[in-house]
Amino acid sequence: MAQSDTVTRILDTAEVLFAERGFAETSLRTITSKARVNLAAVNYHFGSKKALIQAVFARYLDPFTVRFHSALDELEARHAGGVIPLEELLETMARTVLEVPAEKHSLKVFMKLLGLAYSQAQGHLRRYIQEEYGSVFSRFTELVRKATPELPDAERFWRLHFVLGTVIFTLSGLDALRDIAEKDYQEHVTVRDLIRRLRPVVVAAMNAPLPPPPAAQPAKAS
Amino acid sequence: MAQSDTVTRILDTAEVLFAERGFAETSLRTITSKARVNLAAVNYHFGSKKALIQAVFARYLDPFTVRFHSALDELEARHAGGVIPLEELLETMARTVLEVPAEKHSLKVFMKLLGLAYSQAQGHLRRYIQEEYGSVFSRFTELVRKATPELPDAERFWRLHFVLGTVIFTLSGLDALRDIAEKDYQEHVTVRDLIRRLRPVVVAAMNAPLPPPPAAQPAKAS
DNA sequence: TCCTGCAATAAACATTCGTTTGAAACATGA
DNA sequence: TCATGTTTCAAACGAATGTTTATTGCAGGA
Repeated sequence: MAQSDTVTRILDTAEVLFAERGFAETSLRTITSKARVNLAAVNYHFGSKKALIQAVFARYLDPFTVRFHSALDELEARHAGGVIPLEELLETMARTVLEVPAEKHSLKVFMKLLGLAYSQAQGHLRRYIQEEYGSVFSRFTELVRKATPELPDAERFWRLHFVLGTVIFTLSGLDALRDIAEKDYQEHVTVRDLIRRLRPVVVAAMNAPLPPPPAAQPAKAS
Repeated sequence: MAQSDTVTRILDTAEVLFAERGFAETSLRTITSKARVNLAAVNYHFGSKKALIQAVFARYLDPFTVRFHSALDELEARHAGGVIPLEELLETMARTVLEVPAEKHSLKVFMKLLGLAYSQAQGHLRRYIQEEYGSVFSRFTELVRKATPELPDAERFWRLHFVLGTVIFTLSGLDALRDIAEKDYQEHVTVRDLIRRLRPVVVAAMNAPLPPPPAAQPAKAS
């Protein structure tokens, strides 16, 4: 099984280096030399550097979507026809996110990659993730809609992204933040600690009172 | 005033391109040709690409810190000795953030740059910002501490970063999110709209109930 | 045993990058 | 007007990048 070995060694090395330095800052030569494979192996097995980046994400997101879909199936069955409470939806998503990388990879790396996917230019990545995994996200947001009928659609849309920002930002910058927290508060924080801290904050954010309607602006074409 | 013209033209062009594509993905040739200045001008006026990146940030952050310090001065004077309510602190920060770029530059660009500063590798940038502007942030967090005495220090630390994540993530990805929101909800959202929406969410997040204490874990060295 | 197809390898390719150089153009003050 | 210091400019440098090529090694089936 020589092929599979080379492929996974490339993926294992690439995901760590990407998470540490970003995509543009990580050269194929750095990856291949650290993985102890030939430079041309990346282009041979994946086609291009872009395709390698997407493959790194697919290795996380494919099992995630499978598990998340079935977790939502089970949740819907349990509440047969009824509304699933917001807390359970968030809980299920958190559990799935924790489960998937735990098997083999690092949750920290996964979160770091997600953060990069959003902030780095890499237009092709955003497009790829949107097209490939947009549907599972749509299913989730539809369930959230049913769980929060009092929220206007636009307001829920923005709040979901506020929360997404909190999670991705915090978990993807975990290392740097942990260093500060450890120095100042002498406590070693794990990802699970953070999720425990995130839960009440996220719930409170989603349930916050509605903002006042926008002040009447001077009419202006836009 | 030929020099100053070249310098500002480089800065104006660089900040837009950096915000659009990231630092590593923007070459000096792209910047200088778009700014219609000679390629060598960057190294002549700034010394290096790294220094140019820092200069782009300094042009935003220098006036910001000046204004923020004096806004906090005024706030402290008004509450002479007493505690400044959390809402006022957040309000003051938001107002200052809105004020500074409004004069000349784009708030959107500034937020995008902040998001990049956090996520892109660019260790030198994080270090530079920390060393150069860490003190004003410390002053702010100290006031937040007085405003939220019921929060354990560590909890407040994390919640502040949760909120920071929300703001930076949302505002730095504003363009992409706005496109979706506009398509789905037929509403054109401005930065000010977003801040109006952010306020109750942020306040609710900071005032959320405390998380349960960590479950007793099996003893494990770590 | 020979053949076919896949995988690994070293080498080279063509760009692109940040930076440096040395001369030209320019402005300023004596 | 001349001398001086600063800014602009075209050109080149050396290093690093992603990708391609041609060759070699090696497996399993006819």
